Amino acid sequence: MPVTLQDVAAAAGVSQATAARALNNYGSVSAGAKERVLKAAADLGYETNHVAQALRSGNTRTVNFLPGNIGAPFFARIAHILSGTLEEAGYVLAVSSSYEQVERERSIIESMRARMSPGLIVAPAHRDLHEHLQRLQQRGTAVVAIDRSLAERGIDSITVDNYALGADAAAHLIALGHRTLGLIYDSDDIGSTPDRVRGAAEAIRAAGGTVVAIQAGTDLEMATTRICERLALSSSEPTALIPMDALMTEATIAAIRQLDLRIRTDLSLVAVDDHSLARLLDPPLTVMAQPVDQIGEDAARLMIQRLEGERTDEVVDLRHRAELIVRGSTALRN
Amino acid sequence: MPVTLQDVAAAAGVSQATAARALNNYGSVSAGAKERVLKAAADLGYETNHVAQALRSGNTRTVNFLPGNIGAPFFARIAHILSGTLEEAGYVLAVSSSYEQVERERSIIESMRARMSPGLIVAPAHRDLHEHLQRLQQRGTAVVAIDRSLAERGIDSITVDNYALGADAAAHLIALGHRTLGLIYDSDDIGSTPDRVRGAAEAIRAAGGTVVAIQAGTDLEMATTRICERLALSSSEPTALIPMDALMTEATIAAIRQLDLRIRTDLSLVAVDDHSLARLLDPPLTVMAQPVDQIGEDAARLMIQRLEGERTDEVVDLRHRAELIVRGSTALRN
DNA sequence: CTGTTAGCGCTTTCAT
DNA sequence: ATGAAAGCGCTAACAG
Repeated sequence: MPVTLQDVAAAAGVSQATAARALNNYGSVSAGAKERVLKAAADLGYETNHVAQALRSGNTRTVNFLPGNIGAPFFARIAHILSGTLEEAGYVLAVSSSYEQVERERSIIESMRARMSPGLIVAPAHRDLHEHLQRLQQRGTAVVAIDRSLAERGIDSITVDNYALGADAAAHLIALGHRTLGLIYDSDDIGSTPDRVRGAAEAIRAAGGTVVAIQAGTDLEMATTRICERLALSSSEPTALIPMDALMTEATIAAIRQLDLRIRTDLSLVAVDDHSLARLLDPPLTVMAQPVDQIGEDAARLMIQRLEGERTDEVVDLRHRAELIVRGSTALRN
Repeated sequence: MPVTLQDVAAAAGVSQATAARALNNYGSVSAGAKERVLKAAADLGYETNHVAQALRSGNTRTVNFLPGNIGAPFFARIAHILSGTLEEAGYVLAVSSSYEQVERERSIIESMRARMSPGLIVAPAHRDLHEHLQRLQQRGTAVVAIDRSLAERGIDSITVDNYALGADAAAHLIALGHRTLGLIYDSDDIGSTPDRVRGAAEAIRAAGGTVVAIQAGTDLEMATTRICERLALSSSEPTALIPMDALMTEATIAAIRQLDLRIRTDLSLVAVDDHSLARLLDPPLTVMAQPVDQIGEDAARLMIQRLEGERTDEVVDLRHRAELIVRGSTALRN
């Protein structure tokens, strides 16, 4: 039913080969032939069949995006940028959530291979389990990691410098006179938080301050309870807090409220990740904002360059700096 | 280089046809042959080539999702559900943002056709310009609309009842004794807001109340300014406000703060769309929560049924009810 | 500059 | 139950 290249060629009175050359302008075609082909294609309403093209040429022009959860704001915004940039270059973006499970990551990668996807942009589910990603790359798929660097493993990576993020957050508080800082994180070995914690802790110690580490777990309610306990019991009470991700920020604010303390007056707070509502909290949150759009843009561009063979140099390891946005939740220590 | 069906067939000492039958269990294959084929496939590490399969069978098992902006929380969460549910059924989800522009919607639909995608889940960019969607459906692609119903145009739709949403929000406020309600929205003819505004307005009038319509525009700052003006000048001051989407909520809260008024005490507020931070605002926001996951789940299931031919009945028009979650931003009129 | 010829890897009649 | 053969629609050598 659909119009094929063959139909166009017949209508234009040329061979399929010539029609293909005219349509995709490569090789050489006489002006006359080209014109007739283009006209025939337009008249018949011809549309390239990308599937046939892909099978024959071995290139599906589809890039996969595999974050932990495509529904999370950080990854969703990246997906938006990725799809826009890739589309301009003629690629399509396919997405899945890995749920931070290596097993799912693996199975999705298999299905990618079956679908001949030439590129994968992934937020690796695990720091150490990445042989499947390396193997994928060795077999010829372009792989770009975001959020967690795998550059040491030979995989292009676009991340934010989480160590610096932690250090910068701490430095801000230290500059305000705080000396005992509470670092609030879910668990010891998940995602980007360990680096953030290390960065903050070292900055605090270097300034002669005291680190109060609060490992609160990954569940909102439990985390709130734990933070409450620690805040209430602590003999060396922190005067400032750094919750290391969005969930911890929620738990921390909830805890502060339960204890009837006030942000800024009783406790300074630097959160991670900006958010439209962060500005509307009372007081508005001082945050470390990750350059989300930048990461998406870079990842897409790098991917395109790798796929087009415009770039064949060593593995790229871009670390962006998070930006401190000072608003109202941090104040001089009183 | 990659292992093909041919290799497997050869290794198992059968024809390609038999190998295919064994691998995809259809037709009839003797137990012995089947076993040998399966073993050969496993030994050689055979993986189906979906592209070839798609070209030959005409089914790519790829569903496209085309929201206004995949980076927006509402759509991102839906994407997450969609990809999970579709994957279980062996489909892949491809996404793009239409930027609410019909033109982009059209061009993406073309590229879908070229890629032989059998299904589209779309948040229509426009209420009236939808012939391209109808045409797509007529040509055999399964189309499901979300967020805005196109059921009258013959396209399956899963939406929330925005009229009821507006009415329910207003009813809550009316029950609290409010009589003059401010309805805050960006513009007259964008997305789901007109229905919400109508629903709220009619509920208010039916209760003998007064509607203060505040059309604030689509830009956050400008909207804030306009809301400030209207709130300050209005001779018949509203005692409660309903901002009709997330952006309007932000603008409204900013405006209230600028005017040094207090939510709940001076003005009651019902926002649309729940949000983890809504609970952390002071006071926590009373909201109309849309059943996001439900919509995603329904859209995916319906799409699968249509694609598998398990459902061939009339056009589906599912309207979910948004849920009122009462928190602290609404109070009895004083 | 253009046509012919082979397939890409798979499914699907149609015989056997 | 199985095999042979014919493509799906396109690209890419290779001739001419």
